[in-house]
Amino acid sequence: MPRSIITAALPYANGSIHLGHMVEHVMCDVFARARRLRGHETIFICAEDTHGTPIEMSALREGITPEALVARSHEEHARDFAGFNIRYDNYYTTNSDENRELAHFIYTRLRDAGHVTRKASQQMYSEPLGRFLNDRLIKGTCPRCGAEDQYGDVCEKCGATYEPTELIDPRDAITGATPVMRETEHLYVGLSAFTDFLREWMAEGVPQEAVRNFMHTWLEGGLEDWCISRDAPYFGFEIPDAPGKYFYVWLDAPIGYIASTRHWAEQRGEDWRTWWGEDADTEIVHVIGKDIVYFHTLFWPAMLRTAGLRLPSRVHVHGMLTVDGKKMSKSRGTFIRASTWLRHLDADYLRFYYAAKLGDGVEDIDLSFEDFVARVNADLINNVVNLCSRVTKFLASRFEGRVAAFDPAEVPLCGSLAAGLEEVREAYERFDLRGAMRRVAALGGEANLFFQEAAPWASIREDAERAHRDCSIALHAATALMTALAPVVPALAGRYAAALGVEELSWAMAEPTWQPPQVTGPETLLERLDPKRVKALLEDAREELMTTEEKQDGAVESTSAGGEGTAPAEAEADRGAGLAKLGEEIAFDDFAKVDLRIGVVKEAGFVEGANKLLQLTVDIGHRDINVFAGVRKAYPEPEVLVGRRVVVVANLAPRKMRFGVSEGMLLATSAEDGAGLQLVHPDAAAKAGWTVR
RNA sequence: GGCGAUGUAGCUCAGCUGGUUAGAGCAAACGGCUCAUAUCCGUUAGGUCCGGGGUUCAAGUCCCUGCAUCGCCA
Repeated sequence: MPRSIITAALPYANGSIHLGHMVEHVMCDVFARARRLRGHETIFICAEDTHGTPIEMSALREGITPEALVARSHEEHARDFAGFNIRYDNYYTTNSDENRELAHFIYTRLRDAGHVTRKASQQMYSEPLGRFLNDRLIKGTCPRCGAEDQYGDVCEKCGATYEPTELIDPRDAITGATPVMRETEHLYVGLSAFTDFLREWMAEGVPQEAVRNFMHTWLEGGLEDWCISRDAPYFGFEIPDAPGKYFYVWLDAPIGYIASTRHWAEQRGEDWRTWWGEDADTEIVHVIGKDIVYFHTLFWPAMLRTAGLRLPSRVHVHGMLTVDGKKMSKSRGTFIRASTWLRHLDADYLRFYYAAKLGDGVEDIDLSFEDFVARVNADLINNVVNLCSRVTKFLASRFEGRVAAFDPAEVPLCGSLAAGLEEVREAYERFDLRGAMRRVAALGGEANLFFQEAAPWASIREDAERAHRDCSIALHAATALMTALAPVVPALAGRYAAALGVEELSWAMAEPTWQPPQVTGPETLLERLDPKRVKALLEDAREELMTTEEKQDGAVESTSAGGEGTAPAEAEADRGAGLAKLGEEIAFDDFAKVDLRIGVVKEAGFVEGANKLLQLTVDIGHRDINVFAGVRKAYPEPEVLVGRRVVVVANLAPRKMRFGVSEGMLLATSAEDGAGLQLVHPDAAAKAGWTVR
């Protein structure tokens, strides 16, 4: 088998990693680990997807540069993935020199081959913003049903799709000004020239059958030109021969796969072309969600082909994640960040559950928490982990941790294992993780049955040798099973390996002839799941949603395969419920005494010995002040506050606290019971020191 | 609105090119073991295969149609 590259879709730098992303990254990680376990050279490549209007808008809202936003997000995402034991060979960024150069290179090839044309068109332009508006930056009244405040492409009320020019009373979504029409020129790639090529490529069986159906209808319908440019201002790469035009984020995002590989290769002194060159002996496997099939099966192969680069060998498409049968939703409280999960539960629980649910098809998978607890406890803990535990402990306590040799040919179980494990390896190769887990569970059943019937705890009294032999067979079974599971639950497998006195499991150890150096009765390998912990996770997730103000406005250009749902408007609760009572009336003069200012957070950190406070250094224009604020619960990672604008009571008498002097107070808000605590957050343009009235 | 996918026991899923009384695990009820993380083993019960039409000697499996859920519409 040639060496291979596996990629996961690049997460968009605008928003946190959530359980939807994890489906794909777990899948890739399992695949990569399974291949490495077999000794195939495999690199797992990913990167942060950093360009486009939503990033720019978020940065603007926070008052930081897009570069800073992207860098912060990159770090956060990398940390979340690491927490789930996703082992990339490189997690890079599309905002890199390598990517710019490669984007230029591929674009130039497309252009020189005559695939790029220029066309002028009329587009909506906002004068106050000084920019053209994409569909999500335009709001207006739906031309069909008359619903107000709808985006420029689709009405959320009646589902109508239209052009932004059809909106009644269009306004730009930021300033509310009425846009004007202005002419602009854009660059297009003529995709129809690739129709035959794509038909061939598809016929080679690159994507799954269901995906070929998608493609088939697109190809039959005729391919339109693809617009690859956007007008400045745009956070991205400027097009070399078109000043003021930038590459559309979807052009440079997939190129990030190559850029990341290149960065990795060059660090080890390798030439990236030995991986991505046309004649490279590599297998390139892309794993994506079904929402972005379009970009990976039409544009991407066309780009690679024209650039003379290696075409994907496989594009594997998976379904979207639902939680308790519904799209993940913030308002339902089922939107769960990766970081929130890790505060409560081991990564291996989720990795196993996903593996148990993921087949090789494109169906959606559902995370149902009741099922989750049942599955993990039954198929992982009771069936396999408990077997590992009972066998190692028995060997350690009765036979000094030594195993006896036996003849596998005399043991039917050994035959089942050998055949079964081969099926498991093949299932991994097909991305049929569910099939692999099913097979492991069945083998676990056989192994338990063997151990139960052999009953060494009874036979040891009259025939110690036989008991020893049976335990040794059972240990072989346990080891084989855990090795089969190792790609899915690497941390657990590592703990089991330690109980055998080895560093890491390998397929060689799953052979019946292999003998571990020293078996010890391990501590608990993995605890049974207590539903209470799941409940705590869900409560935390719900709470967290209320305390963060992560906006998804304008999140239109996203490579993220996560499938984050759009939250429907929350039903209005009884007016006033959960709110604190209104205060006593005061005179205007009382109010005027309070000098409220815009502050910009320069530093933020924990206060040693205080579990509610954060220490902040805030620039209030005239000077920097030190503030202790009781908002730690809402901001468990205080560094996210750096660069944010806040509202400060600037003329409050300094107050001495146990931890130092607090020179002001920050305005914050919450429900009466303290739920939803968050700092009041002025919008983009406000500068440090401005007064608030 | 158009295109595609999915819909099988309470839950999660197998059922290949149509062919005997539709399978597995979990959950439930009962029995056994005690090495093990209240684990393991055995027995029993449980289904108008989303609804409606059709093709066929024969359909969960093919065709048409309706419903529900999900994704895409550059």
